[in-house]
Amino acid sequence: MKESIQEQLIVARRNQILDAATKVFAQKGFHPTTIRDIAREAGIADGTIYNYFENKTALMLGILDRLNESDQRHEDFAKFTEGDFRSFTKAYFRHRLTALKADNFEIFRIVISEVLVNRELRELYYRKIIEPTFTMAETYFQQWAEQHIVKSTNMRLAMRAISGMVLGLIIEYLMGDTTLETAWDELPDVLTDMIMDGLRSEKP
Amino acid sequence: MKESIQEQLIVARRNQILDAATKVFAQKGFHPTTIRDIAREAGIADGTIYNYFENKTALMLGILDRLNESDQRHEDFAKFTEGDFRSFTKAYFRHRLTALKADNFEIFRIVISEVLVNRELRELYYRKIIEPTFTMAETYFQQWAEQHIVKSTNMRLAMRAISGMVLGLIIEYLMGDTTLETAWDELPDVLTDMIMDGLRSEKP
Amino acid sequence: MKESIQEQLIVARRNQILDAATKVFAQKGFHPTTIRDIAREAGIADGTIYNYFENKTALMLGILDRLNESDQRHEDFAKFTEGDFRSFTKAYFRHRLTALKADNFEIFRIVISEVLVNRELRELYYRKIIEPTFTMAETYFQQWAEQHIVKSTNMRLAMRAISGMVLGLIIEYLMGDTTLETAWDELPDVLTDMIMDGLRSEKP
Amino acid sequence: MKESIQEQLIVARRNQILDAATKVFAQKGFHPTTIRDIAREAGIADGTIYNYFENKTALMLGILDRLNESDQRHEDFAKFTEGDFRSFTKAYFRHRLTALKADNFEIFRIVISEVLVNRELRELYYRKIIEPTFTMAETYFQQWAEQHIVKSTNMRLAMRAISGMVLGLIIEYLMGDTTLETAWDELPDVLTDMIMDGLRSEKP
DNA sequence: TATGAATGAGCATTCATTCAT
DNA sequence: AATGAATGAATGCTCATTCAT
Repeated sequence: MKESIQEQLIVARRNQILDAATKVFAQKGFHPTTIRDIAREAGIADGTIYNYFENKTALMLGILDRLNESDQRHEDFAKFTEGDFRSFTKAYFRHRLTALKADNFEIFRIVISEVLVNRELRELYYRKIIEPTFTMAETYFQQWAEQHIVKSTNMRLAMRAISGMVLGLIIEYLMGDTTLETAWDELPDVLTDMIMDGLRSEKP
Repeated sequence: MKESIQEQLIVARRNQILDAATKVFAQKGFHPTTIRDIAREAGIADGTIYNYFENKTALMLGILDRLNESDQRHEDFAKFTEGDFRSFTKAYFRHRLTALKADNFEIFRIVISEVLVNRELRELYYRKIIEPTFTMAETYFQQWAEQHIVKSTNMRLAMRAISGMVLGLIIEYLMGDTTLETAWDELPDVLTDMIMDGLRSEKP
Repeated sequence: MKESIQEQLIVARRNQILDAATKVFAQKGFHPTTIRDIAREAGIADGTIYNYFENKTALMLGILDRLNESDQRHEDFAKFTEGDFRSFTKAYFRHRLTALKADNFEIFRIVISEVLVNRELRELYYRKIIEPTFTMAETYFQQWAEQHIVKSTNMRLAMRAISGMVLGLIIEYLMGDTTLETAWDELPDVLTDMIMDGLRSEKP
Repeated sequence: MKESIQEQLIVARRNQILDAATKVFAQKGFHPTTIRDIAREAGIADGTIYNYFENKTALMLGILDRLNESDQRHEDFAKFTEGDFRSFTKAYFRHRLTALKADNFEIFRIVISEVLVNRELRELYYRKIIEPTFTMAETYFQQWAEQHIVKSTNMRLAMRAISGMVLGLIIEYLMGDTTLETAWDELPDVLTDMIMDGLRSEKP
């Protein structure tokens, strides 16, 4: 049991540090944040951080891991599937677009920025977050295609386009687009319609 | 006219420096690149750079400006409109997705990463690149909606979704997605079909 | 007697630590070695070391002490005196030059380096190792001088020259001199001849 | 010409830095000295040092080089050879033992300490200082041996023993031996006699 | 007595920027 | 205008040492 307590302490301390890092990174960005900033925010000594993380980059890895975990927790694709294709799609967009809304937007900005530019983070991000999502989604789409619910277009590209759309919208939001800021909550409906039936008017 | 020559020299020197900066940033990233790296690549002294650019960030601003200019040059929306809505859409995707393909991908990675995180760059990027695109596109869409060529959904969001999709796909590519790398050239067709008619099977 | 057992335990633990320190210092040097390195090598916790040694320097002091003790143990000058002056001299060189040869060379390198530079160590080294040697040797030389076995030159300087010669040869060896490495075992004879009769040819 | 001035400035600045480094190293030792200490002593900024030396170790290399150069300048073996073997030997000892005496003793302590422990320095020291000395000396000894001036013992070992003796005496001095401190100036005579004719009494 | 997590002072090195020439 | 030597603030990281458990 003692070992379990040890481990719990370690997990708790790691989270304490990651909480602090997330907060400060979100405020100041990755590069402008110093280890000292994080230590102060966490109320511990600089050196202590290095008992739990190898270096500054490892803090980003840790944050990514937690984003991923919380994602996995919420991301119960199964629950989407209860309804039809349309409800599924809408639920997906709602989930994706609102999950970050809360307070994750700013840290997401930092994460994306750093992930783009750091190979190690990039590979982790792709392997742990992007790839699993695609793999899971492929199963569903495959099945729907077989049931003639969706067109049998190039599914793998379509999936990537849809998830890319969400990512791109988030980035446009982060760029300061006020239209998106105002109408963010309408997105699930608009996107769902667009993805389901296209933009072309049926009776031109 | 001497002033004109002076100005030409200045422009030439600025471009020389921006060429060097673009090349080195694309190779090493923004933060890891030193002013000395750029000066060496340009074959000039460190200090000379500061005669043409206020600081390191101004180099990114300059690069952004040039990306924008070259964009404007190629981006002759008019030429898209010659055909119908479908050809327009496909042409748009082809233009957007292949423009960067050549050798701009790596610098685009750096630009996006830095833009996300630097308010000054972000505002410039939004004002000079994103916003004008939206404004211009809005005109066209408005017109098509009136002609009942496209559905009169929330156009402003739809536009953002489409351009976001392109941005997101580029980022997914930059993250190392091999599927996209392989099938990049199929995207214009797939995306066009999806955007025009949606994914839902007409006869389920 | 319980105290005696206590003391034995303490001595045992101190030796365990000094063994580890000697090994790691010999491998990595004094400064590059961390307390953690030594603790790991000894199979104990970092903090435990501080129950037995005041600080890192005290470990060097401890190593010096043990070198000295083992020296004293082997260094039975009496046994040299059984023979004549020549055999004594040769035995001295052999003892001095081979004592370290085994595996002490590397730790000797570290010890000398640190002793040169650390006053506390230096004084201990001088007081416990160098000075006693000189004092003892002086007795013998004095006696041989009186017996007209050796010339009555400045004995105290001559003694220092001879022991300095040994020290200097060891350092030259440690510097990487391959000649010495190859012919190390010939040294006792060569040195003895030189010290006894000089280099000058008798019949030029 | 301008280039020559440039080079002179560089050499001057290097020497300014090495002077400062020598002084501070001699006072505080290598490890306890910070780059800032040296910069302050030299009256320049920390960063300037790195325009002239790659790192802290390079400063020691530079000091070694200068010691070597000044050695080469003074060390005119030829001048020794004018007299007979005895005068040569005595001159050698005098040169070796007094060259350092002035103010080089303390820096020599630091240099030896660091050289013992740093492979890069060690190899440089051996290659540039020790080896050339041995090579040069060998020539002379060879010649004297052929002229039956010196015994044809193992010259290479004898040479190493003699130079080792000098080195060892310096170290014993640096260890704080008061006898040596007092009688240092007598050493050339005592050592010469000992090396020429040995210690054994001729008429026991 | 043993532990090892926590501490935080300390330091080499980098690099954007300046400015005398 | 061009140079590039000089600057010095800034920071990630180490590690000897402490001390609560």
